[in-house]
Amino acid sequence: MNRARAAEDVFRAIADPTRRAILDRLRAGSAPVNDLAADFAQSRPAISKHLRVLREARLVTEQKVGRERFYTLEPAPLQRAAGWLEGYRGFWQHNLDRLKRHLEET
Amino acid sequence: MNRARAAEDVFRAIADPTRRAILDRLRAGSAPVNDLAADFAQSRPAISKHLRVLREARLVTEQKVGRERFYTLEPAPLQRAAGWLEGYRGFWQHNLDRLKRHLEET
DNA sequence: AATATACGTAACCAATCAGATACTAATATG
DNA sequence: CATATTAGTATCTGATTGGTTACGTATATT
Repeated sequence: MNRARAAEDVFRAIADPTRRAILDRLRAGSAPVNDLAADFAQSRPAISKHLRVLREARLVTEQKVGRERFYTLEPAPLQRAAGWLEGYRGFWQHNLDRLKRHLEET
Repeated sequence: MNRARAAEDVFRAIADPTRRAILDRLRAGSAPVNDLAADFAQSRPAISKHLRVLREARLVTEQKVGRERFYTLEPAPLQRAAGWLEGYRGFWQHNLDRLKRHLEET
């Protein structure tokens, strides 16, 4: 995977727990960087960097309002990840069924 | 996230495209390491390392048969990731609906 | 105009990652 | 029993990550 592709890879973006927490936070509504940073034990620049990764993966957008920058959740790219996982749904369903049947037989 | 937790983090495991490809490959059925490695441009030890990460995330299991080791897909942990994504489904659905309505109005 | 605030970026650092090659242990085969 | 095959591990390397502090720039406030 080349650098450009890697940067916008949604799987890479959601691999980090802090970034997932930021996305979760944004489900409650858009927020400026300081508000977001306040929710975490990390420095503001650290959050800024996470936001850049999310931005590059197109999972958030930025709106400048005065001197603040509001970040908004843009969950569409998550569909790619969900789509990939979808291919496994039947599989784990099957495994669970198998387990259930096994338990009922004993 | 501490080291132990990180090791078994399914999000981390599926962040790497090679590891996702290995999982995809295993959907066709269990396979010994050499067979898996043959599908990739990387060295066998590299694949071995990926398999270890997948094993630690409990996404695959290993069965020793003679001098081979068969790896089997164990997709249950993917449910954790799917569950997290599920929380966003309504969200992107909503966004798509909004787009559709917008297009129909023009 | 001077100061305070919001936020991105640069520079740096330690830890982790993903790959390679070299080696070892276990098992199968001639 | 000697040799070949399978696969994990050790070690090394360069790149990437996730964090920090210091700084610059744009906007708001006094």
